[in-house]
Amino acid sequence: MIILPVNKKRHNEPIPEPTLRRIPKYYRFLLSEQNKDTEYISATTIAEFTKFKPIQVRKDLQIAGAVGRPKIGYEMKSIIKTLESFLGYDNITESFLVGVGHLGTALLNHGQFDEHGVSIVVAFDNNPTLIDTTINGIHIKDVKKFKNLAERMNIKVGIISVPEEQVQATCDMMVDAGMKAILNLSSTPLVVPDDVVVQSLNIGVALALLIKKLQ
Amino acid sequence: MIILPVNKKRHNEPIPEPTLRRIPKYYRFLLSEQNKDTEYISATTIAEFTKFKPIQVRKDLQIAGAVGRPKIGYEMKSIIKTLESFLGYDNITESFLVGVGHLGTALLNHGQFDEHGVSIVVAFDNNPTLIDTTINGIHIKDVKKFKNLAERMNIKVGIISVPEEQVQATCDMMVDAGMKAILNLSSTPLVVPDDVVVQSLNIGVALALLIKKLQ
DNA sequence: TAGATTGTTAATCGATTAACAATC
DNA sequence: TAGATTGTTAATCGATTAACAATC
Repeated sequence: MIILPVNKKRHNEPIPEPTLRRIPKYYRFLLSEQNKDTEYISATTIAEFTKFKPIQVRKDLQIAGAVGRPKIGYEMKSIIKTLESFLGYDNITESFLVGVGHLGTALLNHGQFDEHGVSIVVAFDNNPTLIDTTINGIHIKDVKKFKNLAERMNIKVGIISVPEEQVQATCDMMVDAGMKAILNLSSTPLVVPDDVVVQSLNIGVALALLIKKLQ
Repeated sequence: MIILPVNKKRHNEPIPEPTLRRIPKYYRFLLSEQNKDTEYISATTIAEFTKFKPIQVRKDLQIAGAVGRPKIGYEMKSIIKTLESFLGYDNITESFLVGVGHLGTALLNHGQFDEHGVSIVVAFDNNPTLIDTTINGIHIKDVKKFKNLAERMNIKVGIISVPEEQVQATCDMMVDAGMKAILNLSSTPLVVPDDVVVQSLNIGVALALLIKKLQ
């Protein structure tokens, strides 16, 4: 019988959504502490700065597979590595972006998604002025070439930053080209087959939530 | 003794976060159905398209204060109005934006936040080329004038779309100018006093979550 | 050793789901 | 009337929190 190492949980049980949303916050905080050469950090400290409760931080860290030492805390370097690998930041997935307007351009210039385990390898647009130019080292190609390239490069992740009225059509095109995960930056709700995962990021909705919290 | 109308819940009990995140999705779907002149819609139908369960939709709608009719469903017009007012989309809050780069420009051009109850009334930057120009009818002013204007116009909501390294400084400036709600579009975690609400919208994190879901 | 912190088990809390009565 | 759907009450499930033992 094979004895599994360290954290079995991670491989079997589903990870609670709330945990999944909190862990990137711990991670960000740890990165910002990293240079202050504190060798160990306690759940209490993490909790204080991220405004969660110590016990919750401990639970979450456990789910992520982090191991600490009583009285000492968690080793800085090791906990960062653990969270990185838990979040998949150490394993880069390639993606395609469609729509090089202001938002698309902002994303291409940002170029720090590598930190989050994703890289935009090619961008697409239908504007002839943009086609065959480059932003931040990323080539912009005719959207007509999307499917062909996606299949050749075996890309499964698409980012949509086109105007609202083209969003669903772009999505359909992506699905047809074999995308299995789509990031939707518009406020149009996407209709996709069941085997395609969608993540929507809607600034308007975020603003509305912010204001609701304010009241 | 005064008898309260319709939905007491809404005024007393806190609204579950998950509910708050689902309701905008129902709302979007309803808008898209609106023109198909269906006069009534059932929770089952909403559930089908938004991929939630009928019972959950009913519960959420109840929390939002919607009232339906057995066998018939919810009246289209009235349910849209109810959700609109629940989400605060019918009551516009004014906000200031700082940072007119590609992302900021995208936000100013988007200009559909009104739908979500927020309007950007003035934008700020420190780039002399941009100052005193206009995007989509919104004036861009010197960021030095932020505090003064914020106080005069009694603005409490700020949107940060500056480069990562200026994010915390911008945030501090906003807090000093009296902002009580801040939308952070960077991946830098903000440090704010307890009475300031922050909503972070991080595209990198969203991408990472998407990919985690994919696996 | 005493104090602090992790890790674990149990208790609590809240959200989701199920069951069913009320109603059109 | 029969069937469908809401609204409500109860049961279940899962996440958060508390308590405490283990450990450095």
